[in-house]
Parts: sequence; C-alpha cells; structure tokens
Amino acid sequence: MEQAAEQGGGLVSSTVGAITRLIREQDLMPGDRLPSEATLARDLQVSRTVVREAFRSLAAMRIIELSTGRRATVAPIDHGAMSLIIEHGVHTDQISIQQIYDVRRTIETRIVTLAALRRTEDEARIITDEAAAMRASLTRPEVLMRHDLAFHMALARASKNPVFGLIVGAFQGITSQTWPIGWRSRTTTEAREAMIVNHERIAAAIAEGDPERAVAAMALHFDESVRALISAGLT
Amino acid sequence: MEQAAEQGGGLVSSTVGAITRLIREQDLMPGDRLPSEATLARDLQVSRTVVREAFRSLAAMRIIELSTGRRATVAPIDHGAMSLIIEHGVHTDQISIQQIYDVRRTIETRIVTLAALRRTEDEARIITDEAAAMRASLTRPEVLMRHDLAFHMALARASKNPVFGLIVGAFQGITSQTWPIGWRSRTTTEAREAMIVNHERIAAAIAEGDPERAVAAMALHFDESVRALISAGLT
DNA sequence: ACTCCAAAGCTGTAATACAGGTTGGCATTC
DNA sequence: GAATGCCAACCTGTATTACAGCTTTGGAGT
Repeated sequence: MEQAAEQGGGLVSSTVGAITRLIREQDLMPGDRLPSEATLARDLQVSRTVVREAFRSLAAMRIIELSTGRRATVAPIDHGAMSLIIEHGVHTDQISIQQIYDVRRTIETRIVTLAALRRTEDEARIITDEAAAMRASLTRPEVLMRHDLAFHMALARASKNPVFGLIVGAFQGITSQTWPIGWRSRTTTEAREAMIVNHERIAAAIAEGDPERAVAAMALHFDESVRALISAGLT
Repeated sequence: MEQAAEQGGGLVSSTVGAITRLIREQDLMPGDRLPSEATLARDLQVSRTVVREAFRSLAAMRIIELSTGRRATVAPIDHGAMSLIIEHGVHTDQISIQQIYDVRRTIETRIVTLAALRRTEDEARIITDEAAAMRASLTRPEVLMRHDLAFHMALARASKNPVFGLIVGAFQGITSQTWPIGWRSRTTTEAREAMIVNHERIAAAIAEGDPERAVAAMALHFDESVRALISAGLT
C-alpha cells in the first residue's frame, strides 16, 4: 500500500519507500539505529538533501525519531501524528466534534468491556486514582482536564490492545481543544458533580471487574458529555 | 524567530507549527494554496531548506499536498498516513493482526448499524454491487481482494461519519498484506463460498435497512475471518 | 473576446560549508 | 583492573547557491 505513496514520482517518495523497506528487511525494532544520512545518500545514489527530506517524512509519522548529532532510530508507535491529522480534519470542517464523539463512544464502550475483564490490580488503581484526582481538582480546569485525558488513556491501556490506545490518543489533541467548551457549559455545581461521578462509576466498575456496569457507566458519561457540548452550541 | 511551545527546539518543528497556525488563522480549506517556499522562508526568517523540510513533514501526514512547479495546497483528509503508521506498528511487532481484527470488529459493527439506518439508495446499490463483484471474481484473488476492501470502505462511507472511513482506511494497508494469507487458508469451495455469502448477507441487510441483521451478519463475517487467519497460523 | 506563447515564478534535486551535538576510544588516574 | 575525563571523528541542523523542469500568468497578436 505504500507503493501508492512512493509512486509519487519524486526521489524523496521512493527514498521513503527504500528506507521503509530497509527497516522491514533488516527487521529493525524500536530503538534500533538507522544508517547515517551520508551513508544512505551514497547507497541510494541520491543527495543528502533527499535523504533528509525522506527522514523528515518518516519522522512526521513517528516511524523514526530524529535528534541532533545522533543517528535516526526506529520509533515506538505513537499517536502524535494521528492527533495532528484529526485536528486538521476538524479545523478544515471535514470532521465535526459530534462525529468524533460518536466514534469515541463506540471505541470506549468496547474498551471498558475489555478493561473490566483484563485490567491488572495496578491498572485498576491508576484508573481509580485518576478519577479521584479529577474530584480533587474541581477548581482547576486545566488540571482536571489533564486527569480526564489520563483517565481515558489508562482505560485504553488496560484493554491490552495498543490499537485502542492509538485511537484514543489520536482524539486527545482535538479533545483538549474542545474540552474547555464543554466544561464552561456545565455551569451548576450539580452538572460538574455529575461529570465527576460518571468517571468514578466507570472506575468502580472496572475495579470490580464488571463489564456490564462499566459499559452502562461509560454510556452515561458520553450522554452527559455530548449534552454538555450541544448546550454549548457546538455543531 | 519564534520559539513555538510546540515541539522540540528545532527550527523545522517550529516552522511546521507556524504553517499549521497559518492554515488555521487564515481558515484555509482543502484545495486552497499556501504561500511559496521562498515567501515563507522570508516571512519566517529561515532558509528555504527549513521550509521544505517542514512542508515534507506536513505532506507526510497528508495535511498539505505538494507537486512540482505548483504551490502547496491544503489537503482533504486521507487515511494514507495512518495506514503507514499502522503498518509500522505491525511490522515492528508492536501490534498483532488479531488486535487489528478486534478493533475492526468493534468499528465495523457500529458502521453497519449506522449504514443500515443512513445509507442512500445509491450507497446500498454500490455495496450490493461490490459483494456481487466479489462472487464474480472467485478465481482471481487480487481482484477479489480489491472488491473486499472496496466493500468495507463503501460501508464506512454509508455510515456518514468520515472518521469511520478514516479508521477503516487506516487498516487497509496492513489488511491487504495479510488478506492473501487468510484466503489461502480457505482451501475448500465451501469455505470460500461462506466468505462470499457473509458479504452478501451484510449487503442485503444494509439494503433492507435492518441494523440488527446487519450487525449479526458482520459478526459472522468476523468470526469466520478470524478463524481463517488463526487456522493459517497467524498469532 | 480569444488563442497562443514566452517570461516569470515555483518546486525538485544537488553540492558545499560550517556550527554544534554525540559517541567511542584512548590516556590518565585511583 | 576499573573508573574517569578528555579529545577526535562522526553526525545532524541550517544556510546558501545553482540549475533543470514544470506551471501559471500576462501580454501580443488576431
């Protein structure tokens, strides 16, 4: 499928393909070092300029990591690039916030089912702690938001499927930009309390290993969140 | 020289940030043209080299499109970059094929529900046609696979939520690499027939606007597919 | 108005230069 | 022999110049 991408006709595109192939053929794992720019330029018969631009492309997708003076290394999977792609889609009106929430609901409903069944004791504690930290930071929205995001990432991790983490992470960029809107629309103490309670309920269900209750609590959470966003006049 | 709080200290990273900000602030939409490399280099006080590498980064994520002689343009959302990210995760053993299928099942189960409710007549016809095309190409695996992939993309489109299309598309790169394995493991006529029938059942349920039957058919489809991959010895 | 073409503008690639960070090995010391 | 400190080689980040080839633009001619 990267054949299509590297067919662009440019030297850079085909160099990206060559480097990708090199990673696969040599079975390089995250952390392994790639050849230097000069070496690749010589081996592939292109200028260092071309190799550098190819490296930048791969680094943008977090397939490799670059840092000054050091060789490029193969990167661990990371949702940073996906996050930017989603943000771009939203900012150019190709994706709405509601559509993001529809997908999140689908994904996270499945996540809590798996998390309830597979979470370790440690993970259950982390999830519970994040919910508690949310309650403790009711007066500091930025801190509260950070714990909210961390809560959902912890759930994804407990599902034991890294792809869920990737997708949840991909939405965090845009979510962190819209979260304050939802928060400000919760004007009453009750509304804010309800949001916290939903998270605590989810955490409790995960801790008890009860998938049905976890799903039900997550559904309530999304109902409440979407209601908050709509009442703020979002799409 | 602006030191954006964005990424690591590099000039390229902050230039990427500056260009992204420019797209947002000027509210550029897909197809709109960006300033030339030389203009940006002058405005941002960096060399053309830096601007080019920033452009490459954004192009890798399909946030902008580059082509010779022409100005860079803002790009429509596209799953190409995500596809490469997923492939990288699988090739470096950070993601397993089974995990991909778990996520696909979750996503596509939701997709068929929405598709059954929201599909237009045209979309219903396209979906049915792709299923028919699959049956018609039983002896040509490459063609059959193409229609299989197109079938699932058509379902995603009918869900009327572009994010589902993005995710399904993100999996197509790696799917097209593993599909032949599953196909070869279906050695009997019955097994191959069963696979086609599952697709036809899904198409029929969508055409009739019956979400429950569509979900049930999709579940059968995934049960059968995963069984085929496991019998082929895949993780 | 319309067509066609040449000039101007733009991107793709190469080559060179140098500053500053990193690495590995060597010498020194304990 | 092990730990430490230091230096030279290597590597990446950025700037600059040059030129080929493609695209767009604006004007000349009809």
